[in-house]
Amino acid sequence: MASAPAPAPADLPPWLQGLNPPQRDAVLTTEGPVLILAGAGTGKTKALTSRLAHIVFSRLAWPSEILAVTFTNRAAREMRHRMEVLVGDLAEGLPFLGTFHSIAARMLRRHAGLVGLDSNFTILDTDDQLRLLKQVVIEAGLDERRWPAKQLAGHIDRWKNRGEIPAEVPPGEAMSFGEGQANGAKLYARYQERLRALNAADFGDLLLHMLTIFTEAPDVLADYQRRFKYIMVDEYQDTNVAQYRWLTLLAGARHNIACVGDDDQSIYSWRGAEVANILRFERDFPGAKVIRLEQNYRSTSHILAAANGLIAHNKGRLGKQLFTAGSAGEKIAVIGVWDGPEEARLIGDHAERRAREGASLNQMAILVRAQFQTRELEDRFIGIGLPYRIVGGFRFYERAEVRDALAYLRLIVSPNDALAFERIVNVPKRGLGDKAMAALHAAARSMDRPLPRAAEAIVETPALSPAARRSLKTLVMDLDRWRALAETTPHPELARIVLEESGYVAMWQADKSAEAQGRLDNLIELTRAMEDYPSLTGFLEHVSLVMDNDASDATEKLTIMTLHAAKGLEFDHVFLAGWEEGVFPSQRALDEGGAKSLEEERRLAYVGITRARRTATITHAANRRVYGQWTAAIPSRFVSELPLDHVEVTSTLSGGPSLWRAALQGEVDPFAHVGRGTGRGPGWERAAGGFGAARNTAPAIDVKASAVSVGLRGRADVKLGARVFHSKFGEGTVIGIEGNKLEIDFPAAGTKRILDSFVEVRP
DNA sequence: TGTTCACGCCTTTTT
DNA sequence: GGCGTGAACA
Repeated sequence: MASAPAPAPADLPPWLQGLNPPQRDAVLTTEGPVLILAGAGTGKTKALTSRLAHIVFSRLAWPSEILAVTFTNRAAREMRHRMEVLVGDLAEGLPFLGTFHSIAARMLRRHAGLVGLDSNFTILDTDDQLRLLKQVVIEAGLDERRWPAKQLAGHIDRWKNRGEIPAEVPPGEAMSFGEGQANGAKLYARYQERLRALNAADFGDLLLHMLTIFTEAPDVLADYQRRFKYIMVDEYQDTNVAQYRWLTLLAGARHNIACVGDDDQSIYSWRGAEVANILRFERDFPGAKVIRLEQNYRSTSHILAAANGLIAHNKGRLGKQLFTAGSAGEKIAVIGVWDGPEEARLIGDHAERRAREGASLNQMAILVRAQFQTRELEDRFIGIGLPYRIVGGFRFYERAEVRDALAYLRLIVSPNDALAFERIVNVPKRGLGDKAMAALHAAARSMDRPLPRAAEAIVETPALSPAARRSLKTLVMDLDRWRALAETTPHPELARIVLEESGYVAMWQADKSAEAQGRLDNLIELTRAMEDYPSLTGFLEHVSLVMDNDASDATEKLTIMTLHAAKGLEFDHVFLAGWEEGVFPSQRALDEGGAKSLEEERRLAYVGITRARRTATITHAANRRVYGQWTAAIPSRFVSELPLDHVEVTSTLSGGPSLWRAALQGEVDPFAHVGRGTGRGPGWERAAGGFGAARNTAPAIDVKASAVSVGLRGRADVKLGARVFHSKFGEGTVIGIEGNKLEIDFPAAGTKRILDSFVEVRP
């Protein structure tokens, strides 16, 4: 195919127009395994979509015979949209274009019986998962303060990401949570049993169960292998082990798999992603064709060169050298400011200036490392009336009122949904508190019925107080009535009726707090969103898997989002805020992950810079408030790793701390300094809770190794027996150390406490 | 059963 | 600095 003479551009179908030779190669190579190594801004999504269009249009396969997987719903949506533009109705459906999770969920519904679930199983979100795990931890007789459910959730997540069922958990890891027989693996097994009993699956299960099914029911696997003539994967560097196994099993003997990825943009290892998957592609699929896309069409050459120079500090890369034929543009601006509010002010000013010069706010973005950074920006933009949108963060479908409403609806669709029932049984207050719930749980156990079913039965017995019985009976009857109503009423209308009749709306109307009105608005928005779906079941399925609702509106807005959320996007003007040691790279990455996670942070920086088409502005503040404490900061090491030729460094500081300025200019090594904070007089060194960087004093930077985390900036060396001071308990002695936590005896206060902050240590 | 208050935790990143 | 949780109290 590649050897065919290239037709004149006018004869080319739309999906082959405007492609450079490697891109065209990627589109036209339709047989055998293909790995497309594509750098940032090289048009990899374009190449992949064009390939899809080519296959469909050339009738190499029907749309239903193509599996096209993305990580985010946004990417799937985009690809579908582009397909519609390219091949119109031919792209209709593409039933297997979606995220890993959504496709796995659809498959699992079909074969749920093979893993002991009904096809209408509920998909738990993080919140449900956590509540269930908490129950499991408590039932196992563990102290949930010492063994937080959240931590167990983390372990289980990791195991599921690796495709490990409880029996496959490595013994060493099993013991890293819990004690004796109540260890991590045992609790994991118990949790899986509970899920099955509840007819529920969590996110990780969607893939894990499919792996189990593929292994135990080879005919099911063979069926899918026959069906999928082509498999395409976007962002392959982000696949975790479970996803990788799922893909390789499906690719089966055909090996007709095309993966697009960029090892330099691998930023999800914390979610179980293994860059190794992309590195071993050629071994997994012998004869694989590797196509490199290296021409960047997005950014100016200054921006690209700066990004290239930064990422070159990483070792263990597949190595690409991106180039552009574009103009030089402006150098990357690096601006140092005094503190967080000033940073927000500066970015706001710059954005407004660009807007006055004719740039669209829609084409500007502020990219931050962590959500907490958005707050100061928001404060400022509200103040000056600059329209902005925050992507991510508190998600619509995770808001309490939305989840409550959804629980009511779930209960109508699935009368056995115990978790939904528990959530709303006393919301609004119905006088069904702990005592009533304990009785209900006991009844459910003895009757061996799901909680909501037990509730139906218990209202006829004397197990509850008369008041509670009446109240519960009303709820049970209401639910029955709503279920009947669901047969005849359009679902958005049904939702409105349910929220009204249950007293839920009234509850918020009676609430005088500031956010009550917002919550009511959210409920209205929820019922409105339901109109976009054909049925209640369809809507609920959508909600559990598609957690983003990009409310698109017409007004131009500046976007604020995390670097992670920005992957795959591009903007004319990008502001990269908070480039300070401890913020970016994050303290956690520095403390825990060693060189490996520092490299991931650097890739994140690379992703950030390469989002920019025309200008990139990096800012860093000398002082930042963390947990309400002022903390001194030095510029991120990534700043100094940018090649000087492509960077313009300025500082708005005039009388700032001399060490900080010197560090910024590279005259001193800030890490060589051990700081003194605003401790409690002579002899006391501030060891935790931040250094309280008072103006006109040198910032305190203590990077000595060891036990106690000191705010966001460093650590202090604490040993057993160390004398400490606590603002409330007075003087004390360290009698135990575990990780970042100190056990401290405060004789004066007559108490022992486990603390990890707000302690001062005498060196 | 509901309300208040104090403590401690939080700030990575997401399907 | 803000929020959720859990213990103590009404």
